[in-house]
Amino acid sequence: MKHSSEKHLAQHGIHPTAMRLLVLEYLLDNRTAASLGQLEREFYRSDKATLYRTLKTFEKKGLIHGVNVGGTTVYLLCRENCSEEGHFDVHPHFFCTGCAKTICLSQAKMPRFDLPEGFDLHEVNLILKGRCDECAG
Amino acid sequence: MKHSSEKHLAQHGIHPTAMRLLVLEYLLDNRTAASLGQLEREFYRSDKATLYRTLKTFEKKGLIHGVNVGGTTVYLLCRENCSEEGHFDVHPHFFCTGCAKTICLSQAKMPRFDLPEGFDLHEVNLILKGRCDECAG
DNA sequence: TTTGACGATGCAACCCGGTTGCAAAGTCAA
DNA sequence: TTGACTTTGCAACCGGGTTGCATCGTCAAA
Ligand SMILES: [Mn+2]
Ligand SMILES: [Mn+2]
Ligand SMILES: [Zn+2]
Ligand SMILES: [Zn+2]
Repeated sequence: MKHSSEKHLAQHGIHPTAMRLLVLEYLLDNRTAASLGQLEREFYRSDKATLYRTLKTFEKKGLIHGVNVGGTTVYLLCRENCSEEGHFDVHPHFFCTGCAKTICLSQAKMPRFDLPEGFDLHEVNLILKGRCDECAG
Repeated sequence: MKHSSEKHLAQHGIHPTAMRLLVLEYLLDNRTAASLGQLEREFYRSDKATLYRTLKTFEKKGLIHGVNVGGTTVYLLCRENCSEEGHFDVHPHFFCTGCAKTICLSQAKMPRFDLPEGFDLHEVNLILKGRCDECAG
């Protein structure tokens, strides 16, 4: 359904090129996080730099957000009204050590934190690691 | 106070070499996290691989624990009875984007998390980012 | 229709943190 | 003194990420 992903890009002010549509549709289909490396493997005829810039563009425009999972960054579709102005879908992420998939825990509440006096909090990075329902048991 | 750091190493079953004592004392003095890169700069006449193995040995023996802060790993002294058996001083860490220092938030309680049914939690990684009291204001 | 500006792409090279193989040097006890 | 075992130094490597630069495609002004 190319038309809907074109709209998706347009809504975030991203010019819809072939590559961008492919990457977006890949993210939409898989419903799981993707790293630059995964995209390289998936779109092996494309170039690493192009994929890299595609991700960076998507992220800047508020279409996806990156999560650093022990060394590599994976990217997930934003769930709220993220835009160039900023990302507002702050939530924990779960990384399965079995299948290496990362999923958003959108429903989980981000806990409050008490910092020492004078400290200024800008960002919270919360990664839970373990095994997903398919890999556990 | 070389004698006390020698004991410190001995308590964790680590043979006290010159390099190990230097690294441990550096960690004790600075009371802040150190990355491999920082150690390389501090002990520029030593070798990267040696420092790397020193950190790995310390970590395995429960003397320090590593925290991944956006791409690089920093190491901090353990606060509890960590040993080869495992690390038990699980707590959030604060990374200051001003001075790039990482500190343990030992006093902060690790929050509980509700995972979806069937998920198995092994590890929680919680990094707060912002500005410390010296860099804020 | 031609031209030129501008953004997107491909390619190659680079950076940097981390990691490993291997040989040399050190330690220590038989 | 010898030999086993550990620690160190050096060099090379790895993988993820990033950038400079030339080329290509698109589109609108001339
Ligand atoms: Mn977002
Ligand atoms: Mn510990
Ligand atoms: Zn899994
Ligand atoms: Zn600071």
